[in-house]
Amino acid sequence: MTFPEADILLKSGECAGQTMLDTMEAPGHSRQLLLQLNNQRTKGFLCDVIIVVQNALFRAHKNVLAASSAYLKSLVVHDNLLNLDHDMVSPAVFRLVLDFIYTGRLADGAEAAAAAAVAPGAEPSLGAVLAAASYLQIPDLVALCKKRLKRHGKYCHLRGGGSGGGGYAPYGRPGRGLRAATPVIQTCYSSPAGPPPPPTSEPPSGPEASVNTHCAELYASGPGPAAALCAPERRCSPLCGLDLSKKSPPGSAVPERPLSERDLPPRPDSPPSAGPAAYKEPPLALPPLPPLPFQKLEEAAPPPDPFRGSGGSPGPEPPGRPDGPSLLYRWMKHEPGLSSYGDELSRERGSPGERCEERGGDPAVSPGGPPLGLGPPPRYPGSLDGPGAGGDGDDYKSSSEETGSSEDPSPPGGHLEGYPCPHLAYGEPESFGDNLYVCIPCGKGFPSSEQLNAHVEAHVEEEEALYGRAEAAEVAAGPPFGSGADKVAGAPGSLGELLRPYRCASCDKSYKDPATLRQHEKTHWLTRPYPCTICGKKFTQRGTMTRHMRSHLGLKPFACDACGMRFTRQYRLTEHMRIHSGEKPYECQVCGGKFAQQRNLISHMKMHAVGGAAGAAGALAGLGGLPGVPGPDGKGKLDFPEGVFAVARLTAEQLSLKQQDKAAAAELLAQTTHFLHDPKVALESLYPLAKFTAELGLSPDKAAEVLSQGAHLAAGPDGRTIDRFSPT
DNA sequence: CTGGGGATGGGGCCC
DNA sequence: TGGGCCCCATCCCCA
Repeated sequence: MTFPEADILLKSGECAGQTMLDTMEAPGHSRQLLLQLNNQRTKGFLCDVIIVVQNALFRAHKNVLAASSAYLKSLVVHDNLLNLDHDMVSPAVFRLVLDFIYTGRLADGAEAAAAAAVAPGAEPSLGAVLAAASYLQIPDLVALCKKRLKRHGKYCHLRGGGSGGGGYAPYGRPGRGLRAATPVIQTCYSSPAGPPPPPTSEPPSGPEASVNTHCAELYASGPGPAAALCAPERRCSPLCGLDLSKKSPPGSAVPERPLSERDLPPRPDSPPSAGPAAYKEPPLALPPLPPLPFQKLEEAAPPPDPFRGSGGSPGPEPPGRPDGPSLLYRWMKHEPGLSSYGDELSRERGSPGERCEERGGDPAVSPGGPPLGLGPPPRYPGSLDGPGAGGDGDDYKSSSEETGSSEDPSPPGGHLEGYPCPHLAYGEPESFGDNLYVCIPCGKGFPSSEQLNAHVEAHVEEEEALYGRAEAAEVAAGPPFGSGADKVAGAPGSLGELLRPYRCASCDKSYKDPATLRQHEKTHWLTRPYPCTICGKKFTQRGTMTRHMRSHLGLKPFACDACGMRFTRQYRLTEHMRIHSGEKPYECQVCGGKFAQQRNLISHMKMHAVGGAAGAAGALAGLGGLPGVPGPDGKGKLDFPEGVFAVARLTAEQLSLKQQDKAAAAELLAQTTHFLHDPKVALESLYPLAKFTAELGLSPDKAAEVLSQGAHLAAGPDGRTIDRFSPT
């Protein structure tokens, strides 16, 4: 063996038992093979597994990992996406580990730090590497680390290993090392202009705290502004070729083979300190989440979160407001009958201390601010949670919903592991400062219940203006009979109630089963329990979050057989296939235009709606009072819901039927409005619908209102209900 | 340049 | 937990 590296390789790999090379074996074969594998890794070629370590992504080959680490071997068998416990191995440390796996070398600290694009002094300690190697069950790396530590007199017999290597001094001796080859979607400091975070003495959390992810840098694979945010010396590496950009060209960001659905949502059900033995599935949503300053935030930084600095103490128990409107503070209650937030978080994310620890990453967001666990409670100058931070507008229910992380405020002095999270059970509207009384519909906070009540009154007035005083008063009175189609279910003893007995106390929607109700109730929470570990975006449903993660990872499991285009969702593929089949099942009842996608028909219908009432009148002239027939020119314009309204008026005028059973009519209306999602069906349903409303004895205007609201109900979330328009 | 259609991505929400 | 569907936004192409 002429290559010292090869010697290490042979000692470190599973080929250690093959050191006796016979004359028939090429002496450099092992080394060349490993070099090729490493080269492929740097290019992302044939990489079939993604390893997520906190907020860094690594690509690698399953075979190589399995051949190097018993622990990784156990993981790659089942998953294409591994999520390593960030408490056990930080991104910087894993970079070194991965480099070792692929090269047999352990880079020296300083160079490794540079390679890892972390600040000098923040490089992972050899102890941390040792701990990670123990955790990952890489005996050769463990031995190598111990050897080096002994050489430097710093090895003191790690007992119970895997403690994060806190007992070791940082190993920062400069020297010959390896070129950083680890392909990783490199994380960098959040502040492009600010200095890197100060070095920390808390391995392995130090490197983690220092690699505060910048969402833009996650996409730093090109010369765009996002990449520009990465200072060159940071070496935000696009090496892996993983294009996480929003729009990845077909194939560019797709793994070599499609990843199955199950690859994405590992259950965060294992404690962070669990070693490999206890390790089940890596938590996807567990790592500390530094509030990630999106690029958009830097373009227009939102005002600081006024609530973050409110001390973060558990504070007084939030007012329960039992006398207030039911929609208020539901998110703060610890209702035994429901899945409390704290309980849910405990189930889904681990212990309360873990939750606090998760938020412990928050301070790092402050540019140049103190590292994890140091300094005052963080404010969020550039928090993605800040008002207006959501670049997509509807990404967040409201500013308060995102800023007011009722269950995840910062404990005073930062978040230390084990610090009790006092807000898990009750939450705290931290983003509202002293305005603890929050109106859920609009997200505004008020300092007193009186002011909140006054504000709610304003909502009532709005309701009155929209729907009439009686209805508004009914709405203001709250349950049991609220709004929407679900109100049908609210009628005591009605069919709807039997079908959908589980009612939301906040909005009166009702559901068939309690699980769906709980799921729905999350939409009323001011915070979202499922954050994306890559960008920090939060979601109300885990499935939405995992689906979102797919976009980050470029996972598109659904491929079109015709053109090879891939999609993240089955539904998209189904939609797409109509392009090839030429099927256009969606037809405009106004102009006869056909569309392959329903959404494009809806968009098209909006174009018709531009004509407004005049268009509706024209359409009605052509319709002759019957739905589904285009105007004389075939291009008549009919808008929704104005057109529905007008049609209903005509039909109601033409009908003079006696009143029918209220419940039966309500059921019919509910069924009909249920199908109004499709404008075509809506139109076809109008005639019988109006007929029956007239049978109820409604005035033409009232019948028209019913139908209009019915159509509106089907199209939007704020529809009224049948009972409200029932004969009085 | 503008408007409309085709097509896609992403999030919300219910089943 | 994932599927399905809805909505919105966006990009691209073309007349």
